[in-house]
Amino acid sequence: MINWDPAPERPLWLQLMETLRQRIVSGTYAPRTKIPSLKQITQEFEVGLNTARHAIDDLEAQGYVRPVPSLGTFVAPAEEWPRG
Amino acid sequence: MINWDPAPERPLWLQLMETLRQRIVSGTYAPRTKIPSLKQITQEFEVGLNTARHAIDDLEAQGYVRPVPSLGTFVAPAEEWPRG
DNA sequence: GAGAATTTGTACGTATGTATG
DNA sequence: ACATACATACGTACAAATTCT
Repeated sequence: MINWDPAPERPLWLQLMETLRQRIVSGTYAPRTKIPSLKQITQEFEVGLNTARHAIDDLEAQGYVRPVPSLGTFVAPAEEWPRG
Repeated sequence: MINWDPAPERPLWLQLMETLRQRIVSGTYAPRTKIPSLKQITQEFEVGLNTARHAIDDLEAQGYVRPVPSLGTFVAPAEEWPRG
């Protein structure tokens, strides 16, 4: 059955991932620096913890960030980013 | 789920992922067939839904399975598996 | 050294949406 | 009409390691 619905909204976690990724590639979050904590992300973007975590997990899988337990999540060197 | 590991308790989701992966590579779950649903997995292994999902997400990232909404999760063709 | 706060990781709970059979 | 099944989304709690007071 064809889905006749108009374009559904992209998932929250995907929108959040793209926003954070944009801040990385634009330099707002510089390589080797710490990005906001999961808690801060939930507060700034008003999303749940799992949603924020989903976005970060995806960014990690893409090679943009590297979470370090107890310390924070850091922007990976640009050499580790995709197609770079 | 029973923790089969001694001292350095590995995460439940990781143990579950390895168990399911073993069933795939051993042929218990054959390529292009459907593996048990998330709900069935939670019941057989006595884990939470998120834990089962984490294991499946990892298997998907590795290329062993492909979840299809509304239908189920299917074993990928062996050609798509790692190092093969 | 003790204790509190922070931060990621793990784990479970619950509800809703959407598509399929 | 109903059950199944994956996806999304919020909530809660505890563990381990680090940092700060």
